[in-house]
Amino acid sequence: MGRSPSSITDNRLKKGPWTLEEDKKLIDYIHKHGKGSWQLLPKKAGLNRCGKSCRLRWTNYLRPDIKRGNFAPDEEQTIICLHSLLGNKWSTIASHLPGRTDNEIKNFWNTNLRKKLLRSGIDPNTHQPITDANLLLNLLPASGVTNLMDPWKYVLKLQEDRVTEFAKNRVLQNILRVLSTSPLPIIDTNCLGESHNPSQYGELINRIDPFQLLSYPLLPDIANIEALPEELATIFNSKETIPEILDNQINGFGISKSHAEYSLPGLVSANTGTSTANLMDSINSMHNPNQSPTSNCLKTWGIF
DNA sequence: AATGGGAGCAACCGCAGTTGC
DNA sequence: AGCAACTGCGGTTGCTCCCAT
Repeated sequence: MGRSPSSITDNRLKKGPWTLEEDKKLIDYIHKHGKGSWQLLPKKAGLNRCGKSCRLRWTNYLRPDIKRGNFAPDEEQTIICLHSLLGNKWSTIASHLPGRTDNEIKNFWNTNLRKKLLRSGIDPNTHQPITDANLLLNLLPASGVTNLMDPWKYVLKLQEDRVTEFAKNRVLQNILRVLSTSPLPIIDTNCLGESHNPSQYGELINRIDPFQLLSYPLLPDIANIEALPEELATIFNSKETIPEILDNQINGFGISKSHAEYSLPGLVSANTGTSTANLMDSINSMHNPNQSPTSNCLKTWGIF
């Protein structure tokens, strides 16, 4: 085990970017003789490279079955799903994406998908909502929010790609989650300033910390909630705690369960052992407006 | 036009696992 | 069983290009 003496770097061997001539030598050799031993290949092919460098160049770039170009939306979705299940197992993830290499997927994740998830308030490592308030504040500029006086712009910000569409649903569902399970969190006015602009929801906006909303998991099985804004105003003007209110009024929302009965799954649980197919089905259903209980509500509210 | 910073990506490094003697 | 050789993988680096100032 461990590194072999022969793999210790030889300074006489070339490093760095490959030239066209080197590529041609490697391709020609493999076409004629197959891959065989990577250790012996460079010498036989007339390349002043180590075997490892040749293998990497072939598998990541020169292989004829490599798919080039941008990742398709369904490929993005597959990567996110598989990453939530497998973590940084890039080679395993790559095995589910024909023509894509582990290196390419890893780069795409680090430069693109990871940032998308962060902008959406989702921790790319755990695939759960970010709960660290400092981290969320740091993400504001990346989310296009320049006015810290109105943090709702961050939470409710629209972005058109699938990842953020996913997060938007979460935000509204989390509002309902807050209503159903906990006393209202209060905005820290020292952090956010005193003059943030109340929206059409008046006191409601002033009394919920939108960052905290992101920390709750999804609330499933909500139906017929179009009338919720008015109901919310009533609730927030009352002196009852939210659990008490819900015990008394939740049927008025058309929600059939008591708040105590909600057992909420995470957005995408990391490393749960769930099959990829099930996970994909689950996420697809969330992307489908016909199956999303929040879609009509979002429009009715005029938020999204 | 110059330049500084960030994004994207190819390639390298080093560790761990596997194979074969 | 033990060791060296070989392979695979994930993290990291550094180069190039592009864009904003």
